[in-house]
Amino acid sequence: MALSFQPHDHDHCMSDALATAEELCADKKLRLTPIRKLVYEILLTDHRAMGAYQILDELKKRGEKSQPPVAYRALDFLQQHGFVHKIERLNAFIACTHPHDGHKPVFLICRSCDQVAEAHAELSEGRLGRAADEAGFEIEKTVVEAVGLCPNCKDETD
Amino acid sequence: MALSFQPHDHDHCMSDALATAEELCADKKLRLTPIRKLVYEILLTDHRAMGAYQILDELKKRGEKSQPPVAYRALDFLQQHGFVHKIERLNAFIACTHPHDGHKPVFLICRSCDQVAEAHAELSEGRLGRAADEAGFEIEKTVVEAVGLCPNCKDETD
DNA sequence: GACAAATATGTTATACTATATCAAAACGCA
DNA sequence: TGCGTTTTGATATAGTATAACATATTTGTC
Repeated sequence: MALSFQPHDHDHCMSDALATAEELCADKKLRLTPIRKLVYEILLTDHRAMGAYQILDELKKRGEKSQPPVAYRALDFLQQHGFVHKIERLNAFIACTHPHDGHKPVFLICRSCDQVAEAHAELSEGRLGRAADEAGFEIEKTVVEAVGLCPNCKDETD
Repeated sequence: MALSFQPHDHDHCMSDALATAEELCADKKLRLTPIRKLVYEILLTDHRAMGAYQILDELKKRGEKSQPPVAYRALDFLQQHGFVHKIERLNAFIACTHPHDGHKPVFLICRSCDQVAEAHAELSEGRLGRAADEAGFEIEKTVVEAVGLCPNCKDETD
């Protein structure tokens, strides 16, 4: 249930995430190709939700002359294996802070500064799970996004 | 916590919803103009999530020669006052089955038949609320969408 | 009823998000 | 080396949403 509206050692957090990704991919025989890795790095660097076309711009800045499908394909791969999540509310993507199997992320989206924090909560085990059970619905994936004010922006409006 | 993967008396449900909307708007001095009402009717009729351009097509079928902003503006109004919800995951809109103030809807989206059921669960009071509290985050709105298989589709795949 | 202010609609253009399709290249393995 | 699979390149196009500005309608006030 940790998250990141707070400052932190970002270099460390980024190199950590990359190393973990490399390991995980090696283990599972997944191909973390240069483009996929680059997209992941871009998302890790900014550490905030980015639209696909923003990512595309970054790719171009770094010398790739990429078209939309390139970004979307990399994002698909990264999402599919849990390295990146999509924030539906923003049509944007964000690097996962804890890439590991079967986790159910929850996002806190600040409507003022657009920062997104990733929290973890097994919502499908609580009220949501109960509601689904009652309906005979089988949950495979959950999209949980809370919109509001982050601690920093909340203080400013006081 | 009721919902609607089950068949139900649809005529009744639709006229009920319309009547309630008229009342609520009268109470609050809101203007449920012909176009807004028509869009709401369209959503109530199909009783499923529709894209803005699908709605636009329906408007045209009914004699309006509407451009996108017309639909989006009506949808904005309806959302703002709780008559319609947006399903972020589908970029689609659905009529609220229980229009009243301050409710926190939760959606169960069938990935097979695209039916959407609306459930109610005060998620922000449970684990999600705790996660937000820990982060000092102030929740204003929640987007909760579970993707999976509805009872009907689940049976078919057995 | 006549007016001004506020609200809603009409219309055109355009921005933003995402995918289909097919060709070419790179990789993984027998 | 050769073959099937996966990934990338490239073009075109589909789908979603809003900006901006003109016109009309409603509301409240005198």
